[in-house]
Amino acid sequence: MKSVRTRFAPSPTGYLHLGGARTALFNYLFARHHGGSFVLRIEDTDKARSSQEYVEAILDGLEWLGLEADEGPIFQSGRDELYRARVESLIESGDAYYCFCTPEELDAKRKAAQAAGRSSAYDRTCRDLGRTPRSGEACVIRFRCPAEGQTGFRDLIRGPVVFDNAELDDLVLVRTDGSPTFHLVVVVDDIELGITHILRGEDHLSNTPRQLGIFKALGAEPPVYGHLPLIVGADRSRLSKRHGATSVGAYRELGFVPDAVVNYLARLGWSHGDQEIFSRDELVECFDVEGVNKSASAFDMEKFTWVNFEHMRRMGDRELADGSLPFFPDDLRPAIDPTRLQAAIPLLRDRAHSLVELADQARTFVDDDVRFDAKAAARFLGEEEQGRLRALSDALESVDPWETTAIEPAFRALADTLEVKLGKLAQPTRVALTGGTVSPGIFELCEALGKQRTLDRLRNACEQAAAGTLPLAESEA
RNA sequence: GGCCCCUUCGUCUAGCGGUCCAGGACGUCGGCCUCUCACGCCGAAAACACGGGUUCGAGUCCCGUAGGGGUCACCA
Repeated sequence: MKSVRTRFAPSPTGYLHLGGARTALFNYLFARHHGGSFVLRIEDTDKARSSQEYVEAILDGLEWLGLEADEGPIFQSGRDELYRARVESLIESGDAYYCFCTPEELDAKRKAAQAAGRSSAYDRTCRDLGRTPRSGEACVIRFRCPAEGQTGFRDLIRGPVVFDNAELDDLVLVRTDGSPTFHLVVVVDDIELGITHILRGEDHLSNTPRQLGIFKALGAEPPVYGHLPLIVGADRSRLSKRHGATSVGAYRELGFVPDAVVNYLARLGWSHGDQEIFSRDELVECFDVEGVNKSASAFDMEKFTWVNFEHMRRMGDRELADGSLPFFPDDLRPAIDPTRLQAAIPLLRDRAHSLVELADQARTFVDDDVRFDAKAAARFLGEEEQGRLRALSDALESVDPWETTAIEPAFRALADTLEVKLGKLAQPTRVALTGGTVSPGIFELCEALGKQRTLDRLRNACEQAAAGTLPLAESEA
């Protein structure tokens, strides 16, 4: 058996979206699982709609996801000779012909056909003209599609699929301007690159019999196809802008980590028993077209967020610290001490569902400019609390070593002495240290902050609260 | 509209004729834990689209119906 070769062939007419990313992923996994190779091909035959910007966006997206290709990117724009040679052989064998119908004529015929309820397929006016163009005469080249019989194939995911050839169209292979179209270049390149398996979106299902015809006319053995169910929005319609973010880059900016995106996308339309969380290696190990579903799957932000959370908690401190760095405010980032940030990660890991949240929660650990939430200060930094906090800072003064095991007893002893519940001490402390009412455990917080910072913040907050000069956080817009 | 594809809890899914009065996960709702918020733990509600067959027996096979989706370009 030939070794497996798959490909991902996006057209650079937009950013890498979730559907494309999943198609790339499945081809990647299939190739890796079978020890084969994965080729990246850029389908930029539509010069008007393709752009370098999108090429780079797609390349970036794939790199970020870690879906590196073994070959490519191969750009179709540089391979005209290849396509021309194949078309000539098709003309020669009679499998392709010149068509002189103008776009206006075709358009009119289509409309008339639709109005009359007939098939709007090309009426094959020029099919048997047997004419070659006079010099300078405008024409396209069409594929001579078998008019009778059936074209069927065994889909890797759907099983046997059959189309009546009568339903197929004599599609255009070469445009008036001499440029090759999608159907032609796809087939030629899949032959040239020796592609053995193609996993693509279900929207290509009806293209497959047409392309199979071209393979046959070219005397080439076609690859095996598998058509993936589409990803749809919560309303079950095709995923689009109105469903919110659809580009991979958007999720990167939302603080999703690549492994989580890969995991979630893999599980959308594919499963392996009851397992939900997969590492990259596990995916390569377990991936199998048997596990691919047939029906469209709805993108669910809630579950995606949970998957991200699960991956984040499996990441190392260093990795998370580095990953969260881009999500701090620009003016703060240069001042961040990596060691302090990293020390905060263990306290935050089970609290953040995204890198954005992580950076937000880590801020108080790396930024000594504490800003107070007005409501929190009003409620927890009154005179009574200030007294307790002064007593606390005195008590903490003698704590040694500065570890939770020593800090906690100090808190509890003071609470006993003051005859208050721990909460009456802990919550004001939290506000004094962080400016807000939400944070990791208070003892861990103190330890991570260090003795000096803890005492400084405690005393500062008391002074400022007493003087009515607490710097307030800007209220949420 | 023609053709093609699809149909298990709100969502992702397990199930490949009996072990399914349908299992897991997200989400939701209770509860526990608790210095706040999380995490964790325990528990609950929640689905085989419908109708015919085949079979001793169907979520699982077949055929219809309904619903959803895709596609019908000199776009890919």
